[in-house]
Amino acid sequence: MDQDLPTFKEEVISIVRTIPKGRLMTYGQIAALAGSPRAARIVGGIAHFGNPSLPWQRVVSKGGYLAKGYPGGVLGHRQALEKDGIIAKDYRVPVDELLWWPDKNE
DNA sequence: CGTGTGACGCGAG
DNA sequence: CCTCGCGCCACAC
Repeated sequence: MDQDLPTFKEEVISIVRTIPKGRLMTYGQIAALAGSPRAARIVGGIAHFGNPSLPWQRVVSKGGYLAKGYPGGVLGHRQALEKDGIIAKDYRVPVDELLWWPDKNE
């Protein structure tokens, strides 16, 4: 095989797909799991042009703040989260309670 | 090989 | 609480 080395982008997509419903992950968190804890911005770039079938709505900024580039803005993001059962307080979500990590228990 | 770029992160005032 | 600004790094051209 030419390369079994998945690109950072591929890793991110794979991770986002692993986020269960009702849980949240931050960009920096995903970036770290993908191999670069400082490439949080890269994760955002992928989100905008990544596979729209992925639950990007479960991906939020550090602290649980909604994504500003989401279709419809943070308002659209907030409604998308409610569809997953996540209630966004103002423009923020209880990330302290819904923050999820792979490998760890759900 | 060089440059630009952004759905971010965080320190400082 | 808020605003401002720089760093940061994978990826496209």
